[in-house]
Amino acid sequence: MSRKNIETRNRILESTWRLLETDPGNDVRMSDIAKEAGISRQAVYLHFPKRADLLVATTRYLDEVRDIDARLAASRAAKTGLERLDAFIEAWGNYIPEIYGVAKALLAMKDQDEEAYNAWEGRMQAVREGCEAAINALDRDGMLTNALSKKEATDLLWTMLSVRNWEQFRGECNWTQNRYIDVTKASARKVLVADGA
Amino acid sequence: MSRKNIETRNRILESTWRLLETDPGNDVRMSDIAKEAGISRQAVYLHFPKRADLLVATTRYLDEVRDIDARLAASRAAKTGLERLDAFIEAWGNYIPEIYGVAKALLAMKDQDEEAYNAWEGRMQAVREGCEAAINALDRDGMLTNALSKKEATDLLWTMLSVRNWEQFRGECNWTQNRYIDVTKASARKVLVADGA
DNA sequence: ACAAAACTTGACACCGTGTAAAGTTGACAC
DNA sequence: GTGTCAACTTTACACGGTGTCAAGTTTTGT
Repeated sequence: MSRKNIETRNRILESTWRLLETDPGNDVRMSDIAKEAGISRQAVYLHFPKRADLLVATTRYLDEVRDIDARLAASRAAKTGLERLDAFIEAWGNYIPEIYGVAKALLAMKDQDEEAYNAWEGRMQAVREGCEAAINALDRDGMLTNALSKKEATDLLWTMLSVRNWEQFRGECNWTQNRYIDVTKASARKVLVADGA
Repeated sequence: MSRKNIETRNRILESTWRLLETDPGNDVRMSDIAKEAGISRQAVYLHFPKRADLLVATTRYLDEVRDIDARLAASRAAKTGLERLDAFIEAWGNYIPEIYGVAKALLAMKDQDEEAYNAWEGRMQAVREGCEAAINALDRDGMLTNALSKKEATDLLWTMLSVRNWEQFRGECNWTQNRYIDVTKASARKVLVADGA
């Protein structure tokens, strides 16, 4: 029966997720997770040698369950560059709240742990590629502003769509999720699309 | 003399600053700071009971030395709303790199320490007020877009000018400081200023 | 020369991560 | 039913960093 009982492993991942969702941040200890999963702290270490491993695995687990790949890929189906830009912002922007708890924990670790750093960087790189694709589509339509290089435009969109910005709008500024999406879409257009288009 | 020798206190603050500047982040320990200042670790605790206190004090010290108040105030002298927007972005945007090391350390603590949280929040509130003033100036000139409420416009500018965004542009994206300022100015105008203006 | 303030020294409690080792439990093998 | 193997438990401990404590030493003001 597949070593290291996969059921237990999943229970750990689910527990981690649940705890991080209700208390995003860094206050979730290994022992809390063990308790939540109904096993001993050491059993957690049996499956995930380091805290960073667990966070990384939880992220991947979440991505799988929520099928982020499919959702981002869907945005590529849009015909025009503008549609594609909107679709991408909507897909990613609506995904952020679903992963925020885990993302925040990973984000907090990335300065201390090499593996966490790489995992986060990898995720962000994937988002960047989505941004790049949207920018390319805009450019193909002749809609990209000439005030920015394609790389700069990608960087800009990528930064606009950062988890931190979402956090600030939703948290500090008390925006609704819908407003966040709408304003981000509008801002992206204003910043990235050529004037006379 | 003045209790708790002010010279020592300043040496601690300077050392903290120096260390955080060369190694922004959370890897600067109380013992490192003591060593850098040439005193015992306990002497540091004599002046600053908690690590958070020290970081907060360092921030204030830096603000004082660099005279951020004067620099932000200067941006209020601008006549038109547009000039004011530019001046504010320039003042704050060029201040960020000077405080980045300390800011990052404070930012990392704010989720764990109440005092650090308040200190950071206070600073950010000051920046927000600057944003608000710029938005008000724009509005007075009839230049503010009608797609956003004044609060939303303030939130948006505030978020654009976040330390995290600066970090991303300068760090991950390898933009120059000048490019960061220029693009931010241009983006702010596109997003905040009414179309036909 | 005395006293108080500033600083040093060394020890220790606390917390969370991670490691180590011996013991328990249950499934399956034959 | 006995043996075995993997998963899990229990207990204990090392480590690193923060923060505390108390006793001792140096510096400074008067």
